Amino acid sequence: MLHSILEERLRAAFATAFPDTDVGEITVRPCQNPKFGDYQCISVMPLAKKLAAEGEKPNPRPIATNVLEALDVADLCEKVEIAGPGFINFYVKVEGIESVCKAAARGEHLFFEKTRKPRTIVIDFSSPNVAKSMHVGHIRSTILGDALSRLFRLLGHNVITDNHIGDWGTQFGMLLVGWKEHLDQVALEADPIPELERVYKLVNSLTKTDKVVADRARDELVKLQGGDKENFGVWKKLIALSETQFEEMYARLGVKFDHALGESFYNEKLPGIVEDLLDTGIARVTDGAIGVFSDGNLPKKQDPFLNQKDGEWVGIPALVRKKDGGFNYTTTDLATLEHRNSEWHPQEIVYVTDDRQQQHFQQLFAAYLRWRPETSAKLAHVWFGKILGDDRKPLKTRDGDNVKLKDLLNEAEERAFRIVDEKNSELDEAAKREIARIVGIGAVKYADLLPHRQSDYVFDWDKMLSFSGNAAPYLQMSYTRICGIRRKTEAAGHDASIQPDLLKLGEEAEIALAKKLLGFGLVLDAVGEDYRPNLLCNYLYELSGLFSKFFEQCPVMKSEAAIRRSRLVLCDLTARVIEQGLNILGIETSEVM
RNA sequence: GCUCCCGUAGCUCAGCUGGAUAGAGCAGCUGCCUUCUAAGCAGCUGGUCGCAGGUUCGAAUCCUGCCGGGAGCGCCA
Repeated sequence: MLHSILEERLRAAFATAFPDTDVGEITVRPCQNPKFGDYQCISVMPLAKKLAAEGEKPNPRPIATNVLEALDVADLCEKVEIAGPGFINFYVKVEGIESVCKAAARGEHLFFEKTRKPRTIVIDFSSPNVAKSMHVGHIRSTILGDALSRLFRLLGHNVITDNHIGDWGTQFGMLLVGWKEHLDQVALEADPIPELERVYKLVNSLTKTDKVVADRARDELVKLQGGDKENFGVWKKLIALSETQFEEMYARLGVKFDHALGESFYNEKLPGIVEDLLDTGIARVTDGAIGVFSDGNLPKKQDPFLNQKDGEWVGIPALVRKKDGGFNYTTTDLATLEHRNSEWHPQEIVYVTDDRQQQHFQQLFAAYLRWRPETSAKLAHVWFGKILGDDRKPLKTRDGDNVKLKDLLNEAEERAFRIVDEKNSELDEAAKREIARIVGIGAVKYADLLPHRQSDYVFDWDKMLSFSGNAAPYLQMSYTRICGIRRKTEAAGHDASIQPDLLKLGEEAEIALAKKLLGFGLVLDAVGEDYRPNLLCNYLYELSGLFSKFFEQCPVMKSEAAIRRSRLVLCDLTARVIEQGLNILGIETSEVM
């Protein structure tokens, strides 16, 4: 890739001119302002600071001059300039861009390189609960986690996705009472999850006022935990009903998991873990419960097991066993980490959850590293913000319930259908439905991935489906337009096959588009580095914008043969990058819209 | 009280981790369809980057202190 070649050459030049420098700190990156060239190096200024003698003013420009004398990039660049306080600006030759594009057109790459150091990466995301509807709270985790999984796989890593389903816990006591005493069989058969939610809510509210019901729920839970045959059977049934729902949702979202090891998978391991933590002194008894406390090895401010209240530092333990003998989610999560490490030996384990769990994961990781100090895997909590409604409060239905994922996806497709129907009424019903599906689901996903993952965002149908501006349909349409060009060119009797060597960049819009294509790989690396797909969204939007300009200014079909063949190559590359980029985001494309 | 996050155009948000003159979309005006999908393109208008200091060649970005908003803080997950 052009960028990495320039970087290598520049590093070599630095090594020649200043043998003591750490060339790893020398980087080349695309210019944000085309006025200063195509690529730039800003590393000379900080370097000059280091090289300057004590008390002496750093002087970057002479350093840059010396480096340029040792640099040979005449084959790739029109010129290389030193500018401002010590920027090195590269103006690349069009032939250099063309040659990278031709290689891509020949199928040698798609403007990115697979990693040279493949890692095994476990990604934990989605985590819905049994007997409950998937809702807005699962959207970001599911969509973000899936996008990251797709990216890391594409970059050549060994990705293991694991859905940590909530299939165990106190709620099953109430569900069992509900199942046995309040279930409406007809409703259950018609649509099981809402009926399960109904009886759960019913029993839950009864327990608040009726001690008898509360005791029954506890008894049923104890029986389940004790392996009671009947309750175990009901529990299995609840899981099976829920799995049907999960599969339906994941199929609509195009999300797949390698594993779905729920909380219950780790049940038997929990007592042993708590004993181990007690034996090693990592955990101790507190008010009848058992918890992991601070070991005092961190500064108080950074210690996840401490908090300041009224001027005094108090311990915030991560409880691993409740007073009543039940286990907490920290215990399950420790068991999960242990299993993932021993089973899969990953270099990295990624948790995709909401921002409220930051403290939990800090405690979890700290506790685990104390328990298993030999751990070498990178433990990452990739957290994200809330989805808000118009009122800027967490998105809810009018009744104050969570918005169900199913309803949300239905509405997305329905709204998309109305637009497709209006814009493209001549298509048959099935085609319109399919386009509406791709557009509707794509719009929801893109709206979720576009903001910085850590910020809250306001859910806005009109915005995500407005079909103008930075939204999925605009990107999908760019792809569709390219398909249209290819189709019409062929229909007009021209040869629309791709001949890589016929690529010749002339117009400004062509060169700008091609340059943007070259930046694809850098963006993918940046997304992986910080787990931030929004960088890819921005890139694809800019790429589509440059394509639109090209589309306006550079006719393909009506140009003379040589130009037509060249532009077809550029179109094809653009379509492939958009398709690949959207694919990473889990968004489909359509040849017709 | 403590920890984390946020505060950028009228609105919704980016801003590549310290780079050159802070960018989009929406909203509001102005042009462009007998021409590959106008679901588009070109242009105009719009900014004390919450406030005040500091660090340096250079700050929306880093450090400190305020102001304002959100989340979390012992047996839920």
